[in-house]
Amino acid sequence: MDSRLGGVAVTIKDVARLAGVSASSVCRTLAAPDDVRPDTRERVQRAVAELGYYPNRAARGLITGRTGNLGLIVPDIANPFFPDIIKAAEARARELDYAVFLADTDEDPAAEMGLIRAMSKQVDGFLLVSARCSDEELRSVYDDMPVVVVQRCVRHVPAVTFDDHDGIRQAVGHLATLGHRRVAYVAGPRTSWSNKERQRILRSTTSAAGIELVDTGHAAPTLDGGTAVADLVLATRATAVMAFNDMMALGLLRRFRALGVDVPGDISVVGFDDIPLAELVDPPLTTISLAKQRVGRAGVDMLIGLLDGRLDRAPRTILPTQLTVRASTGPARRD
Amino acid sequence: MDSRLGGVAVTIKDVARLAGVSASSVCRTLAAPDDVRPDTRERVQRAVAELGYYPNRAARGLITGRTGNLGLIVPDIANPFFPDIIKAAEARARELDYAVFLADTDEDPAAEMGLIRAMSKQVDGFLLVSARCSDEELRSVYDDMPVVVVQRCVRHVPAVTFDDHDGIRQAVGHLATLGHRRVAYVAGPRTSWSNKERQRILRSTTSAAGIELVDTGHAAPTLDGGTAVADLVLATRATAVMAFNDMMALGLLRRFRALGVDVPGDISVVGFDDIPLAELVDPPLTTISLAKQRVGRAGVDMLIGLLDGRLDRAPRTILPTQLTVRASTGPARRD
DNA sequence: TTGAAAGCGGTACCAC
DNA sequence: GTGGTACCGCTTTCAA
Repeated sequence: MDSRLGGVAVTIKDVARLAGVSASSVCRTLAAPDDVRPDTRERVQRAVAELGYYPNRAARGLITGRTGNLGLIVPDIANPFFPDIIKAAEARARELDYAVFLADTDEDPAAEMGLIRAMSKQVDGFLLVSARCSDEELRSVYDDMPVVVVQRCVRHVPAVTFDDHDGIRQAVGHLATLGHRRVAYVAGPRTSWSNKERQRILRSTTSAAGIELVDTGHAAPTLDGGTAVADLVLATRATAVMAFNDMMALGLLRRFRALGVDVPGDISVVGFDDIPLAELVDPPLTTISLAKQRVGRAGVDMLIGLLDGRLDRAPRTILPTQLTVRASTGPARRD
Repeated sequence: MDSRLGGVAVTIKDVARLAGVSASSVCRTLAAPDDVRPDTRERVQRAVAELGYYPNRAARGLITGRTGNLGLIVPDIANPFFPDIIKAAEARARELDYAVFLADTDEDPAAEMGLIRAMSKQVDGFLLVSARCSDEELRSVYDDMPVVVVQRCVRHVPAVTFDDHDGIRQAVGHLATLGHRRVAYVAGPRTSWSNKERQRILRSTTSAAGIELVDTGHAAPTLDGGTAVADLVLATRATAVMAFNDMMALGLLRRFRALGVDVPGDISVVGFDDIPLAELVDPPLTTISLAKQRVGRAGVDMLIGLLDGRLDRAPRTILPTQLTVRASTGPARRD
């Protein structure tokens, strides 16, 4: 009763030999237990248990074209926004008996394509979260294998996105009510679809609310990125600032604190994502919450639906967003 | 000049056909370009480029026994301690032309073994960070394939660990200097080797410093875990508390704030890991910093050394730790 | 220097 | 119901 992973490497032949049957029967017992005679099944199952046999997925994939693996690619695991999505995706995949291969691109579009290429034959499909590569590239990947993009829209490519419009509308309304008339937007990566989207929505929403939107240019969507543009934000004399994501917003808070700038007294700060830290910092961050628990699950379900041929065309799922008001926003300061 | 991933699936045969050579020659051109005649090489390389051929690593692994993939398993990617390690490991692996397959076990020892099993034939070795499984299980995995454990010691298994003793000594000295005589320890998972280790070291170090160590029992190594034991900590009437890791320490801070308990006025808090958030919260957290940038790199180097047969026996690397004093620790309150 | 053939671990198909 | 055989994509002898 050796339950180790396989003493060196147990193959289907070892099982067949021990059970006194052919490899075909072992295979069949595993795939369709009802198609073999009970006593055969039992002998095989005993042998499998005894040897600790576990089929080689890579070899199986070679012939079936299915590996039982999903590729999950994110720009930056250090951004606490992604772990929630990742964990939900992994959990859902596990339920459906898929393994998840995860990779981090470090926000680098080139690394992204490299990883996709390296993984491509070892997974059945990809879940690309906030992919930074071009539409062209994305579509070319989709030509070859099932892909679901998260937080991005590309024609003909299945996608799970957030209804950014709703959250932004709430946030802008909130700021307008507090008397803000000049709001800065700290943009994220130029290559980020959601950054463009948020910027676009923000422009129309603020102008509708009679708010002037000031642009402070792009920065890395990280703590340091936020910290780096903080001075620029102050220079705009905006009374409130919205950041592309919470990490940037936290970076702003850090720098503001260092400068003795009071939040929200001197300036209000709004983030995006509602990462777990948002409520821990001082002051707790007002931010736009996304249904991130659901996105991982929805993405995996869509991907596997695609694999199973249950879905055709390019399905779309849109998940809700909502403003969560905390202490980092307050009445506009009077100049 | 189709640079897509492979129009459906480019195999070595397609390349061979287009180049007018045999599959063997294609293979040889890729593996040892000098072993083929220049004109053959050129024809093959042109065909490879034209078709966007990329060898199927899984198929290759089947015969060579090497997949070019490394498995990286961590208990919880949502704990900001791990992303730094992961990113360093990925970067180093990429340099050495390996891909990393990452998985999160959700702190579940059973999931850990399941993942290892699912991945085992698809990777050349494992980097197991803070593995929660038993020594037995770990050794049985190591029987089958190269493994490097991080933040854990198991006889005969290669390991990269932190010199916890040094950091703890500094922390205890720091607290002693501040007049603390009664310190609580909030333990992490029962299955965590480093928790046991830290607890052990803490016991001897505090007793040597004339400090009474109070145990508050185990909790999940997360924000919520820390929050959950905060009341218990206060009940011990300790003037300082050390947590198994920063996430737990942040959980304590959160609850203390909710209760109106002043840190460090009423109680000092010390964490472990020095995650990026530690300095962002209020008050910034005093914590024991680990050389985490180095650990991912060292782990990968050791693992690949093992794979290449450059290392034998069970190598050990021990990385430094150091107390980082911030505002969450102060003089002991007088009772 | 090159190509044919065998085989890695599995699965699918087809006789029996 | 079962076993033989071919083959997935690739590498590695081994002869030519």
